[in-house]
Amino acid sequence: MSGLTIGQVAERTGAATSALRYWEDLGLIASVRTTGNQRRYERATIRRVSFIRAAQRVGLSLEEIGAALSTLPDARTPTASDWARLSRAWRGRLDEQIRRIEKLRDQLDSCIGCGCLSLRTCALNNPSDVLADHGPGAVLLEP
Amino acid sequence: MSGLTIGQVAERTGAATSALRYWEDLGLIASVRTTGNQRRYERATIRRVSFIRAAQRVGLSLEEIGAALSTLPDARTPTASDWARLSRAWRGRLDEQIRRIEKLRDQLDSCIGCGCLSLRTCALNNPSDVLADHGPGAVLLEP
DNA sequence: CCGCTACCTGAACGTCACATGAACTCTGAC
DNA sequence: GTCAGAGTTCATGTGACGTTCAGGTAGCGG
Repeated sequence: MSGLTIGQVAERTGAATSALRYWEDLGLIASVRTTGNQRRYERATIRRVSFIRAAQRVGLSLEEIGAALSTLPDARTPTASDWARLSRAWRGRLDEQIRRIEKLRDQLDSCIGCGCLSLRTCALNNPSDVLADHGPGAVLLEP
Repeated sequence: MSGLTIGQVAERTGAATSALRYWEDLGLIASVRTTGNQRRYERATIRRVSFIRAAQRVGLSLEEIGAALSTLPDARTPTASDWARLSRAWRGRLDEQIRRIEKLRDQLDSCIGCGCLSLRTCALNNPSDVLADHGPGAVLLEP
C-alpha cells in the first residue's frame, strides 16, 4: 500500500475531498503525489484530519488550527504523546471558552434581576471587560 | 427630542451605522423617517441593538436573533419583564452550549488517557453522538 | 444664506470555508 | 486494452455579515 487516496481519507474522516484539498492549500495537511499527479496520504493524516474536524466543531478557525498543528513534529510521525500534548492545550482552550459563556450567562441573569438593560452600568450593555468588541461568532474563541 | 439619529444609536451601542442599516433591512430593528428621509430611532432601539450585539457575541446568527426579537411586542415599548422573558430563554441556550463544550472536552480527556486517536471507537473520531456533522463554528450553537 | 457634517441609496467589494462544474487524466478490475 | 469511476486543476458560486464607495441630500451653527 502506497498511501491513501483523497477519497479514502474523505470516507474515513467524513471530510469532503474539496475540504481536504483546501486544507492542503492552507498547509494544514500534506500529501505526496503519484507519477500521475494524484495525491497520496500517509495513514497519520487521518489523525490530523480528525483533529482538524474536532477543532472546527469547537469553533476554531483554520488559521488557529494550523498554528496548533504546526507544533507537531514535521520529521517523524506524531506519537500518541505528541497528540496528548496538543489535547491538553485544547482542554485549556475549552475551559476558557466555557468560562466566557458562563460569565455572559451570569450577566444576563443579573440583568433579569435588575431590569437594567438600558443602564450604562449593565453588563449587557458594557461587556467590554468580558468579551472584546470583535466580529460575530469567532469572538467566543479568541485568546 | 424627536428620536435618535443613526449616528447617535451607533455611538451609544458601538454598532456601525452600516450594520444598523443592514439590520434594519433584515427587519431586526425599525425606524421612522423625517421629512428629509433620515432615520430616527426610538430610545428603546438602544436596548434592542444592545441585545443583538450581546447575542452575536454568543455566536448566534442574525436569523435566530430576529426570531427571538420577534417575540417582543410590536405595539408597545417592551417592558423589563418582556426582556427578562427573553433573557431566561437565552440562559437555556447558553447552558446547552456549555454542556456541549464540556462533553467534547471530556472526550478529549479520555483520548489523552487512552492514546487511541486512530481508533474507530475514539470519541474524537466518532463524535456524531455529541455534535452533528455541520459546518464550522455555527455547529456549537445549533438547537 | 454658507458651509460643514451627518445622512441617504445602491452597488460593489471583502472574508471564511468551502461547494460546484467543466474539461481533462489516472488507476485498476475485467 | 478498455472503460468506469476516481482524481486533477481552475474558475466561479455560496452564504453570512457586513464595509466601502460614489454621488447626492438634510440639518444646523454661525
